[in-house]
Amino acid sequence: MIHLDDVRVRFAPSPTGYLHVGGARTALFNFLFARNKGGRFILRIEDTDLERSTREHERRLMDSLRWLKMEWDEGPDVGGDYGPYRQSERLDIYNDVVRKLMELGKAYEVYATPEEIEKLREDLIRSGNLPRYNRDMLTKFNTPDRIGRMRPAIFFEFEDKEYEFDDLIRGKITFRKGAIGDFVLMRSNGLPTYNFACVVDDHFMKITHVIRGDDHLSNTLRQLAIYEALGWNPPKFAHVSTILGSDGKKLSKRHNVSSIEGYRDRGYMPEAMINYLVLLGWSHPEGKEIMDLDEMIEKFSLDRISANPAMYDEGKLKWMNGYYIRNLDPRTITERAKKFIVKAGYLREEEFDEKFEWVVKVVESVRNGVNELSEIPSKIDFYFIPPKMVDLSDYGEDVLSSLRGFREELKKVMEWNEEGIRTAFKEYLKKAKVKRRDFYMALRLILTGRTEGPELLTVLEVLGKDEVLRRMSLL
RNA sequence: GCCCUCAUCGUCCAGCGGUCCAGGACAUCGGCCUUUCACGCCGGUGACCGGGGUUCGAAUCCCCGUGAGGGCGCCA
Repeated sequence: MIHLDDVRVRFAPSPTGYLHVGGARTALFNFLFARNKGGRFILRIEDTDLERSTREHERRLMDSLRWLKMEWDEGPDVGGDYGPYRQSERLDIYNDVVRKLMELGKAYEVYATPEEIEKLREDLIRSGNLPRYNRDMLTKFNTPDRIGRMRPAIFFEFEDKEYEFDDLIRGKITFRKGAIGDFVLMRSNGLPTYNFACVVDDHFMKITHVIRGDDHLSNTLRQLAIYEALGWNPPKFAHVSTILGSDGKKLSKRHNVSSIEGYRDRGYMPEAMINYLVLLGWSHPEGKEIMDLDEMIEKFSLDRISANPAMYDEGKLKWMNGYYIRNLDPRTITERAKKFIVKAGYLREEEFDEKFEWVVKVVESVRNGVNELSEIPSKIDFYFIPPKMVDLSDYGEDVLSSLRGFREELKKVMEWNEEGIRTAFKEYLKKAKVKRRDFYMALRLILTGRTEGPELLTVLEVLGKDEVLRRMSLL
C-alpha cells in the first residue's frame, strides 16, 4: 500500500563507466534518506547516451552498489510498479509526453542537423550575442524538402521569466529571467535528452525528493520550466556539493582514485567506504565519526548536509579502512583477505579453507599494522616461507649460545600455547645472562628474517612448535 | 562573456547572534606504552578570505569585493 506522501527517491546513474566515489556518495545520501523515512529507494538507469552506455557498465554499477550494502527497492533487475527502470525502455512514454507538449504549443520540431545547430550557435557568439535559440531561428530549417524526409529534433519553447525553488540544502534558489533559450527535448535519433527524460521519469515514478550532485543545479531551471509547461508538481530538490580532487578540481577519472571497484579490489572494507563517504558533507548530530549503516540510517537528515564542496582525502579513507580492519571480527577480515593470500601463492584455496582457524590467527597477528587488505601477503610471508639467509653477525656468541639453550628449553614445552611459551621465556631468561633486547631481536631474526612484525610470543605460537624448532636448528 | 553555487585549522566537519582568546576527526609534531614495527593513550602546532554595514554584541545576519566550483551540449 503506497501512500501519496511516502518518500520515494532514486539514484539515476548513466551506465557509461564504473561507480565512482561521487556517485556512491549521492547514492548513499538517497539510500539513507529513504531508509530513514521508511520510503523507497529506486535505481534508474539513464542509458540514453547510446554511444557510451553498456550493459556491462550497468552490471558493474549494480555490483558496486550492492557491495556497499545499498539495496534498492525498485530497479531494472528487481522490477517494481513504476517500471521500466531503464530509460532506453521508456521511449513510448517520452514520445507521449512530447506529443502532449506539442499539442500545448510548447514544443516544436526542428529539421536541422546537430552540425547546423552548432554553426548557428557559433554565429550567435561571433556576432556578440548569447548562444540562445528561439523558435524563429530554429524553424527556418524546416524547409519542405526536409520535412518528412529527415527526423526532426524536438525543441522546448522556454518561457523566459524568473524561476525559483527551495533547495533543501541551499535554501531559495532564483534563476533570473533571460538565463537560457529554447533547448532540445528529443534528439533526432529519437532519444530524449537528460533534462527531459529526468522530468518525465521522476514524475511518473512518483519521485518525491531529488537528491543529486550540484552539477545539476543549473539544469533545475530547465526542468522546472518543463514541469510547469506540463502542469506537473516538481519534486523537492536537494543539491549536494561536488567532491573535489586534491588539486581542487572536480573529482574525475583523471584522479584515478575514484573507482569503487578499485577500492574493493585493493582490500577496502565496504563499511569503511560508506563511513568515509557519509562524512564527506554530512555530520552526525553528536559528532560521531565511526558508525555503521544502521546508525547512519537512524541519524540521517538532509539538514545536516553541508553546502561546501569537499576535497577528497584518501589518507583519511585509508586510516578509516585500517580502523575497520583492526576492529571487525577477525574471521570476517580473514575471509575477505582470502583472495589476496591465495593469489600470493601462500596457500591454495582448499588449504586456506582447511586451515582456516590457523589462518585467522595469522591474519589477526598482523592486522593492526594494515590499512589495506592487499598489504597482508607481504606481512605474513614469513609464516609460510622460512627466512633464506639470516645475518646474525651483529650479535655475539653469548646471544647465540643463549638462543641455543632456549631452543632446548622450548623442546620441553608440552602445552604450545601463549601461556606455555610465556612461561618458557620467563623461566629461561631468569638465569640467562643476555641483554633481553638482543636476545629477542636475534630470535625474531631467526624466526622471521625481519626486524619488525607481530609480538614475538604470537609469532612462536602461530608458527607452531615444530616449525620454530626447525628454524632454530640453524643455530 | 552570461547564469547558478560555495567560502571556519593542510584536509573533512561542528558552530545555526552572546556559553568561541572557536570544538572533533585525519594528517603533522612531541611524549608515554613496548623485546621490534605497528596499535593504543596523553599532549602540542594549526582556521573564522578581505572590506563595509545591522546589532549592546557576529564565525554566525545583509551588501560589495576576491577566490573556488559548476552550468551555458541532439553528454549525464
